[in-house]
Amino acid sequence: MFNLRFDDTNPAAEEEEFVESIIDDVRWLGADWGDRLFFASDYFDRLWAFALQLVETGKAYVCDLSPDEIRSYRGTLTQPGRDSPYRERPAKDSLELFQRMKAGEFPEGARTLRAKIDMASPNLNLRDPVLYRILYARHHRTGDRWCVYPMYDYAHPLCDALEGITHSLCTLEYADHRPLYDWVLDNVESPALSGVRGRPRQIEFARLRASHTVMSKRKLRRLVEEGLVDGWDDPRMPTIAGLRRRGYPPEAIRSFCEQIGVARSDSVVDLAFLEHCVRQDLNRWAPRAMAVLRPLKVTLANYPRDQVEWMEIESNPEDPAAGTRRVPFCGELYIEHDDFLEDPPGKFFRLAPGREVRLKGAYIVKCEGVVKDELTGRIRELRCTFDPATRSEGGEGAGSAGRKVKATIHWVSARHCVPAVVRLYDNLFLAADPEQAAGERDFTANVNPGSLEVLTDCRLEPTLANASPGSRYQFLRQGYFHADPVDCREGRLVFNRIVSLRDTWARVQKTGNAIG
RNA sequence: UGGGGCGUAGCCAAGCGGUAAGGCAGCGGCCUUUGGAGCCGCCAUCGUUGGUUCGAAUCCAACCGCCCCAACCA
Repeated sequence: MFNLRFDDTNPAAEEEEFVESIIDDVRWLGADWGDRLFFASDYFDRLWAFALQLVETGKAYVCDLSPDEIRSYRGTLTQPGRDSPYRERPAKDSLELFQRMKAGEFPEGARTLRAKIDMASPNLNLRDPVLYRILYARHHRTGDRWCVYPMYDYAHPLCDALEGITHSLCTLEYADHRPLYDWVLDNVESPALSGVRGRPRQIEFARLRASHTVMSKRKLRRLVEEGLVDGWDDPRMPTIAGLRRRGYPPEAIRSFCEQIGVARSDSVVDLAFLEHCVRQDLNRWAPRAMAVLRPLKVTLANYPRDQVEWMEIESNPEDPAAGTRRVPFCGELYIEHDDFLEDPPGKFFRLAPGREVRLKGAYIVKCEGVVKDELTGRIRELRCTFDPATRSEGGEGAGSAGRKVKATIHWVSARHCVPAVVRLYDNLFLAADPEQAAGERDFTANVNPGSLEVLTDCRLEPTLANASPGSRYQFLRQGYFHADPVDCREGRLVFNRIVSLRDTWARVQKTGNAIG
């Protein structure tokens, strides 16, 4: 059980624009915080009262040093800091000044409330950290009610305690702040803070990082602002909104998180593992369909001119309960352009002049001729024949006519297919570590120029004609695809490739084993 | 040069004194009407060095490497 809380202690920060989408995304991921949605700003009154108490007990003081002065008084990593000249200000004076800070009597930055801890501490966070600062900014929840705002380090432990939090989990960079977290709890006295579950404890873990992408808000913002992506929910973005738009199922993301574990060592998870989790999930339930992304026309010379057969094909071989669908077949088809090679290398099993392949769920066909564009020499069409004795009759071994073909390829009926736009996504960055490989230039130089390829002439089997936005399919032999929730609608189908299928042929080609 | 953290295979990660789980990636094979899925097999002496112990990835010491900290950010 957990609470969802926004630590909106800084009104200047633009958090506001993110609150709604964070709530939406976290809920989509499957998190359930019941009705326990909180904001640090919910506690501003109580935090103020606790601060008053710290001043009264001499544990905090109002300091008149400017930001620059505070910095120079703080010392360095190796040298201790010096006490502020206002450190020994009488509690009574601090109290009055603190009230006047709240009343808006001083300009922004003129004074702060500081904890009186130890200016010589080797932990810089303990060198009299600022607890409150003056900020004349409108807060998205409290409006203009306040002009003094608590710092995160002060507010966080108190909010945790007030909520009865037992484990306050955060990332490693806060480990140095833990002594301050504990100091605040140790020095504020209140019945409201003595929860039955005991006091909260901060526990740090490494943050999640993945290869071939960037995770920091600062860097993601640059991608958005420099137009390198189309927004925070661009399907290439590692944001929840991006993964969601791309089509990653929340279950797959959760499975990924469970499997990589949580530890304290800095780590970078290979993006391939996330993809594995996505495939693993989708393979189980995503309905199969045939989609030709780069069409190559095929005519079957011996197929009755006006005949149409409706082939019954399983919706998901992984799940017989998913049933079957009926797909129209006729003498004019489209197949994938990549599934034909005029001069195939040794390990190419697909169609080639004089060769046979099986059309998934239909017949074995043989390539008898190639029609080329007279001017460009480009292949325009394939002339094939089909063998009527090889019709797939719902099942393995059926219609084989005693033959074995090396490949089965997907197809669509040219007379029945529906057009679609398909967006092929690839890693946003070419390098596993975008930052490091950038060399002289910054990480943006590593953006993969091929991270998005839009195919506008795709043909889908007609069962996909009314695919609803947000639905996911496996396009046979190609990958998993998501009907884009924003751009896809009836009459204008748009699919995002979530992840490709494992492609051993592509791997063979890459390693050069294909020749010979 | 101060403080905090971390170092187990290319990448994650178990292990907590009794002789290195699991996953991803990779490689080899089987199977297959998705070159998908599935199945089988291969793939580490635990940063280094020394010590304690019958026995150490696990305990101790020193060293090496990497990450974080000097916002009135979170």
